[in-house]
Amino acid sequence: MEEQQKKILLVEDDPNFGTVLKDYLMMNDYEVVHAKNGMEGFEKFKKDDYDLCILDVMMPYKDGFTLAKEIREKNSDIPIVFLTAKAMKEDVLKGYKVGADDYLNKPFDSEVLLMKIKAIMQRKATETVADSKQFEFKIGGFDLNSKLRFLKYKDNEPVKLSPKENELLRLLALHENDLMPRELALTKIWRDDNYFTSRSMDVYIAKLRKYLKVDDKVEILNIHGEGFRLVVNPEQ
Amino acid sequence: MEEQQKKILLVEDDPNFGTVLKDYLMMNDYEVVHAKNGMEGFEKFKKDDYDLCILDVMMPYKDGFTLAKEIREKNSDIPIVFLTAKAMKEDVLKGYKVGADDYLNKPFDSEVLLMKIKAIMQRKATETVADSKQFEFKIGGFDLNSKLRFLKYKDNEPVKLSPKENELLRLLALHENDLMPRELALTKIWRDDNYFTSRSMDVYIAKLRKYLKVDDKVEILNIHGEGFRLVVNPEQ
DNA sequence: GTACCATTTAACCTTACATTAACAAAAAAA
DNA sequence: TTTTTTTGTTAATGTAAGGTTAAATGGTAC
Repeated sequence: MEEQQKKILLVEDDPNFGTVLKDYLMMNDYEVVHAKNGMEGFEKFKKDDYDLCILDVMMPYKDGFTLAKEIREKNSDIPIVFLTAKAMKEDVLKGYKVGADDYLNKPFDSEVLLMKIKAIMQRKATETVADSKQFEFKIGGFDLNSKLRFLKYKDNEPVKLSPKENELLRLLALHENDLMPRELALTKIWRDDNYFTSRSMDVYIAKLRKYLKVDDKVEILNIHGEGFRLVVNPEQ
Repeated sequence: MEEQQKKILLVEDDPNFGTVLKDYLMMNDYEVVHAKNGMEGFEKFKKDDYDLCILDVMMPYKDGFTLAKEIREKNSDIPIVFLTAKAMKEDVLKGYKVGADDYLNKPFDSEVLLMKIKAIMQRKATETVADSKQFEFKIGGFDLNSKLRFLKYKDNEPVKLSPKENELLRLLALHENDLMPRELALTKIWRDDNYFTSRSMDVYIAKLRKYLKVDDKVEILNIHGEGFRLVVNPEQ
């Protein structure tokens, strides 16, 4: 079977560069919609379904990060690649926190871009099976069923989880033993990152800790200023 | 697709040599902005994003090293190449302190310069978010995980590190057994080099020494007036 | 309406972090 | 040598982030 053409939303204000990039991607069998600025980009995004967004970071009126945030509010799973002239760490981090799948510093090698796109599509393709459709987790002595929203410890009665509790624990479980950045949870679950959503998340962390207390091998650690880490300690 | 043009900031006070070099680079498909002195160089640097800086060391008013330091305070990652009249040892050391990526002795072969630029660009281009981050280090009996910010000695409980402790130890580890100049840490981590940040760094060195005390093969030595050296002694 | 639930906001407290101060010790300079 | 500079170390300070509980909000079902 012929593979379905993947659809890319390209938001790039530089008309020359944008056109060249669009043509190049189309030559490589992608369907490309080119928006000339953030506003137009968001309109086009809402009107159709895409497999990937490529956003220029520096654009007048609405920069790439802001656009990404809006896109994420609509669809928390779509892969986003940022194009940036800056190699600055802050930017890299900021993008990462919005949930960037990759980063390209302009200027970049077109071959590199293609490979990255391919890799992301690949990853998302397998991730769909593995990650976004993964609803059952073993966390130490716990079983989390995030489709039915319950958490069971061994043979105890299952505990019902609220939607937010559930999503947060699931996100932590997906990152088990690794850093789960604050901003990731805030953008993915709360779809907004501000003081109050952040505090709200802390409240939920406290709730989850209470549930997890029955198994002393399982704990949620904080990495100050970064995020949380769900760790499962091996048997003592 | 045609490769995107790379942007170079060239700071060179000699008008003849500067113009010739600029033309030569432009002939080789680089976009070049030529500043005639350090002051102008810094202004131009702030106004735009560059992929590389080429700085003459000897310039009136503001020399290349001072300029490099200012540039580093704004962007700790941008590659810097120094042009020096001769291979003075002090100069090499000085450049090393501000994190020079390369050195060229005037007069130099223009082919060599091109090759070096290409190599640096190449290195930076393949440095994506993922692989540029080297997070795990073995330091004697220690394991440093600078993503999760902890330091573990053998099977002991991991010790949590603060962001500054973490970055400093990471920088020391990157220079293991070699000099890690004070100035480098100050410009890269503190992004400022003055009496107070310097004292602050000393405080952090003391903290790290305390952590590292459990392994007597590992120590942080001071090189008076120069910086620190993380040494790992072989088994006795 | 009110009873119920999830979620947010508030309040208060604790911990974490970076900086600065202070003084001692070591090294270099005079 | 004496003096000055640099470094070692501990403690004090101020601020920000996180932990936790309770109350307020807001939506939904009854």
